[in-house]
Amino acid sequence: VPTLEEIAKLAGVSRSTVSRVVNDNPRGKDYTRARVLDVIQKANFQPSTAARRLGGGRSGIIGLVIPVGVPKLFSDPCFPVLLQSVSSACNKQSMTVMLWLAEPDYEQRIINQIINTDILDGVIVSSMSVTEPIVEALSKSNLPFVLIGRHPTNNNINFVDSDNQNGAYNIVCHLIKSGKKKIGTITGTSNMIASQDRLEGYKQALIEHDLEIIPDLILDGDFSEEGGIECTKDLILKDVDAIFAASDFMALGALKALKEAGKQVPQEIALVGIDDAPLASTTDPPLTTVKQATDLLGSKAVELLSELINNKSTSPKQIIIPLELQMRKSG
Amino acid sequence: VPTLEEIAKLAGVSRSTVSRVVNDNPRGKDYTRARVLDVIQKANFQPSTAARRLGGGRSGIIGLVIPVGVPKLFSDPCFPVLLQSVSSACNKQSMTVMLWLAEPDYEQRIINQIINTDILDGVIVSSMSVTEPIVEALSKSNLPFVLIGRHPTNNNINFVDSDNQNGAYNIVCHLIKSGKKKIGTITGTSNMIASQDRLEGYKQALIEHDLEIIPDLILDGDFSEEGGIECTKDLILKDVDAIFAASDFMALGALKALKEAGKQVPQEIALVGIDDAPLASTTDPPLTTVKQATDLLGSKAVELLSELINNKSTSPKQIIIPLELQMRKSG
DNA sequence: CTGAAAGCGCTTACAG
DNA sequence: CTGAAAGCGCTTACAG
Repeated sequence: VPTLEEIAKLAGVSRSTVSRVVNDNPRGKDYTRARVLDVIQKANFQPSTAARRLGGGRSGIIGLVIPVGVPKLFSDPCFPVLLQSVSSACNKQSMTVMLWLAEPDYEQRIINQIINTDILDGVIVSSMSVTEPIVEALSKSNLPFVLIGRHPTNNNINFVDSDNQNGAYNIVCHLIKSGKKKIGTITGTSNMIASQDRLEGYKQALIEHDLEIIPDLILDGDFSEEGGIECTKDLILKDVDAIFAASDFMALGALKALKEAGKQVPQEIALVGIDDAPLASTTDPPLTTVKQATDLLGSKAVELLSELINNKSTSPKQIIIPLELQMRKSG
Repeated sequence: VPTLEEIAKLAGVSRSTVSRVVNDNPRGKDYTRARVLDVIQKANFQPSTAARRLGGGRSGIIGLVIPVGVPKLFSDPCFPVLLQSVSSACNKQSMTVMLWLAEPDYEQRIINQIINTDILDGVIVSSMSVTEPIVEALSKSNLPFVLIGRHPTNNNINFVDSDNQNGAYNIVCHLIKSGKKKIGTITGTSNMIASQDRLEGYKQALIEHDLEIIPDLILDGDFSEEGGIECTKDLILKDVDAIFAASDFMALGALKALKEAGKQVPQEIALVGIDDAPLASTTDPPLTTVKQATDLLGSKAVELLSELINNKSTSPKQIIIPLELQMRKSG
């Protein structure tokens, strides 16, 4: 592997000049530049990222941290979309993504490594629960980072998030407008902010339409299909006429339970979800839901992080992406 | 973020001493060591990985490269198990895994980055197709690496692999012993070595039992469920009495097609798979298959890589993990 | 426009 | 057992 110094010798210029060429620094005669580029190509020179970072430059690598175990990573349908969009967006800017796998037990060590590795230009953290140690650590460091999912308390943090509350609000309003009066909800994992926001939207819709909020109709489904099934069994007993599941995955479970109980959807009990996961269009009946633009979440996060890295942005930026109603047959 | 130099000053020793303490170098008085450790802890010192690597030391980070698009990564049931086992094995040795996401278009740039980043102690590459550019690049570098999945031509490469050929051979023998005479096979993606090995095992079993190899009964299912369905429809028309699907996922498709055609499994047409994926035990009838120890594949790979990094191993090591027959009801 | 030089934060022989 | 010093491969002011 040739070094920059060797390239300099081969091209008959100084290291500084080679460095400038490599980094597209505008200073430099075109003639010299062309010659150096030629040598670089012939020698198949690749600058050492480690040395580059130590010297004060960019690595072109950003870290993606999804503080969630492997099983969950693979079972949640959002992550593939997110990974793909982050990855594509990075590639367009000639940046590379590294995904950090974190087992809960070792989290602190991994956090230290992410921050101190000194190799990352920036970090994107996804899948926030309310208290996420890595966020605190990142805040104290001076590594640029953006969150996917808003932070509940710290307003100085850059993030992109879906407008979960408004999405939930809109779809519950839709249920109310179609004549439903006793609407239950199956909530997501309770320590996740998205869950809390979606529940908030549900409550807001009820309140604005003078419907009572009945705690017994608010059940925790933990974002799992099984949770959807169990909560729905319970809600059927409580005689609801509609169910808002805080994810399509839970709605899928709900649908199974409704079918097993012989309930007509949406006539007897309407069912709506949130996310617009691929499965939503293939259920029977197809699921009315609210579309979350997960791909936008990823690409916006990269865009924002890139601005931070290049110092284009100073004051914290917070990007909220609206959700869109997807009318189908289930509610 | 304090540097090693600052720690040295605080502890009243030289940088060398701090470095030795940090790296568990046995040289050093216990008293001095304890004092330095104390300072390190109080200052929350974390050595810079980039500097560490540049200086000639270890980063404690290994790269995991799965040269496959995100959609496939998430659809193939093997990968979660693999990721989990690699991740756990690394954590046990205080190493961290970085997963490199590679979109096909940008592969060369990413390959360069993996190798030249100079931050990785070693690399594990999984999911090999016959020609994998990263393997060639890695061979030319002096970065330690191990393959998960054997390499078809280069014998100087360290790898761990399942004994795919033997596994396929055994399960096809089982089919033959139970009286089946016209056995079709649905093969995996043709440019993958595992596919080729499994096909080879199928052929070997037929040959050794004086059964004819009929090219018409060898169909490419591309490791997809859909492929399993289509190939099975075809094989039914060709009147086979047994099917060996080269993955459980394809076997699942095959089972669907068999059911739709009203075939009794295994009486009319027996069906066997390979992998022993979770789904294998829940189909109706449960799938007879051959168990692939994916978790072992991951942990052995880490173990081997760790040896390479620590120079314990010189001559190339190739670890073959046997597959075990899982008798169930489908064949 | 280009080069000499200092510096990034470590590790590791080499002396003592 | 410990320290002074060189070196890893870059970047970036600073001169010219």
